[in-house]
Amino acid sequence: MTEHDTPPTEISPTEQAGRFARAREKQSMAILEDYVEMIGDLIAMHGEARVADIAERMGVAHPTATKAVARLKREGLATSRPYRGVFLTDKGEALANWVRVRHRTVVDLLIAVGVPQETAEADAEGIEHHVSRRTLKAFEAYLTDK
Amino acid sequence: MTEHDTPPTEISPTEQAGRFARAREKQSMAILEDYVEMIGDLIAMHGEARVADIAERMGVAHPTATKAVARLKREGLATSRPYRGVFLTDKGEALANWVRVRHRTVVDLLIAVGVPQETAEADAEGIEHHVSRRTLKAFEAYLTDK
DNA sequence: TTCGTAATATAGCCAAGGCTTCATATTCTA
DNA sequence: TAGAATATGAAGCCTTGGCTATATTACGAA
Ligand SMILES: [Mn+2]
Ligand SMILES: [Mn+2]
Ligand SMILES: [Mn+2]
Ligand SMILES: [Mn+2]
Repeated sequence: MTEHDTPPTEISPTEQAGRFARAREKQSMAILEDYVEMIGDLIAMHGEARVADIAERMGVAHPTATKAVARLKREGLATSRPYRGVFLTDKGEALANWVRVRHRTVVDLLIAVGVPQETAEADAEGIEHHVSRRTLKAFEAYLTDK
Repeated sequence: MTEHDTPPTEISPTEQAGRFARAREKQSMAILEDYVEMIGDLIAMHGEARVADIAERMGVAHPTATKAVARLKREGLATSRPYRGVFLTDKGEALANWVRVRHRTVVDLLIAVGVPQETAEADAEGIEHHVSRRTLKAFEAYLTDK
């Protein structure tokens, strides 16, 4: 009776704090991931990734995209020559590929459990960044022998 | 042959921009949702939600929690009397309940497709905020007649 | 009832990620 | 090849969500 109608499963403050901290952590990577994936896509599609196109497709003003690219450079994920477009470093390309695979797997999983395609595509854009390697493995396994 | 190895499905810049915009939108609600859920949980567990406990469980310094509570009040989701703890408005309570249900459904779905429980709990903390009503419905349906 | 401790509040700093506005460079076309 | 249109860059503003450090309030024990 010291037990009220307690919520979910009991969890220690420290553990719960850790979960929130990890979620914040993942979130801080989300923009990097989206930009890197986008840049890779644009290069694959048009042979180059121009800031204006990046901005348009990300739905932001171009100075915002410029800032993001600056951060990518700072983190060693991209390079850019003025008026010459943006390029991915090896590290950036590796990340882009990983992110692209994860994105697709998340969409596929959602569709597999009955989410309408368009909704799956939309929700995946946010969900993907919080899917850990372990969870991704589980998704892949499920899709394989479903 | 105008077709390179194009990424995912072709999508117009405007549509894609819309998806990113919606993801940003959802993200801006995430903190509100987590706090409201947490406050509801604390009240259920201890009869009150003190800023110190909120901060501890969210894994942030207490001024950060205070600021978040201020935003909740601004948005009509919570009230608080100085040195007296935090309370949810009807609107806040409704949101908390909705968020709690969604949280649980997301965890259950992850487990159902084979994600280890602990991983599911951790990833869900970030994923939940990007699960739309449509997707949630699909999750519920899947869990019901799986 | 006082007083030390713990909880809360307040002030002010920082980085990230949006924005607008304006300057400058490049490119394309006439 | 000049000039217009377009793309990029630079400056500076705003909000959010972190933080630390410092004041103030409330409370329980002596
Ligand atoms: Mn994304
Ligand atoms: Mn993506
Ligand atoms: Mn959450
Ligand atoms: Mn939650």
